[in-house]
Amino acid sequence: MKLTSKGRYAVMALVDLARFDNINPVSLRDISLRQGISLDYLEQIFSKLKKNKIVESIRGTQGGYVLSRKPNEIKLTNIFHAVDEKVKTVQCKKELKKGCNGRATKCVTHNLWDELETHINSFFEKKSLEDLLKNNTEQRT
Amino acid sequence: MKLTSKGRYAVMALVDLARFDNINPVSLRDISLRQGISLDYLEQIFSKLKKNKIVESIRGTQGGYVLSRKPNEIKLTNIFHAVDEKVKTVQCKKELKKGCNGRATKCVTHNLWDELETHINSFFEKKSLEDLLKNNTEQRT
DNA sequence: TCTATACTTGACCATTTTAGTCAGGTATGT
DNA sequence: ACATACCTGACTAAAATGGTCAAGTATAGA
Ligand code: FES
Ligand code: FES
Repeated sequence: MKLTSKGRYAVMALVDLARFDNINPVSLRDISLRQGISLDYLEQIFSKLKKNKIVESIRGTQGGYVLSRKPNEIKLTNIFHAVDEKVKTVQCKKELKKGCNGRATKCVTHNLWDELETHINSFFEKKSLEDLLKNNTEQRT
Repeated sequence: MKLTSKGRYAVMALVDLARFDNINPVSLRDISLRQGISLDYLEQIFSKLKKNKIVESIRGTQGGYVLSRKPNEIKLTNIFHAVDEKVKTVQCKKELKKGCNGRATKCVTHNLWDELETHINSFFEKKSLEDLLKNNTEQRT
């Protein structure tokens, strides 16, 4: 079970954005430099964040991105959903009512993985960008 | 974040084993048929489980595998550790005191992922094979 | 108006990981 | 002896990952 860097970078970038967008929009170039993330890769990520109304873009010189909601209204769930970082613990397709390998019944561990998925997602539903900002401020003092 | 089938199969197989090893050892062939998992793949998995003292093997005709501890003494953590199904949320190497991309400092989200890792692992530390057996019995009645 | 900045889009790709298969072997109960 | 079943290591097709690259478009400021 590992977190992909797309999800990790998305959150890193948004924390950075949230810290610096008080007055002016923040360019991906700045985020790229501060966080050490490839600019091209960031562009892919922000394209998705924009489609999912997490951020808004301002084009042209002095342009950049701005959060489209307040930090406390942006949960990790929203971010992960936007960049397709999904938690997948079961093997079976839920919509088909089949088990793991196309079998008729659910496998013996199906419920366990379902519980696990819920357990992990509850973490993402609790944490908001604001929580991360606080946390980061505390560290610096 | 997804669970690999190696981890999933290991748990499936051990639940199966726990249910049927009351008297005789259980052959991988039987597990393979009951759970629909490739026999060759199971052999790889059980080789690791054996090295980590989760199961013991009995060779020859009528042979098979047996749990080496009681079901309530085998946690998911033990199983996952045995088959190298590890939870990895941070990008940086913990032993090196460097950040995400070889940088000097930890990235802004490092603590978050650490928390997440702990959160997930706590699930695996709580659940034992015995819990899964109970759960499964309840379902059948 | 020209130009630099910065967002936008889509194709492309090397590497790594996953989820196995295959081909042999060895031990042992009957 | 022989069938069963564990044991070992090499191998591999396919998918996912973690990006890069190229070619735009929009806009602020000189
Ligand atoms: S995970 Fe759903 S049936 Fe196996
Ligand atoms: S995850 Fe540890 S520094 Fe980024």
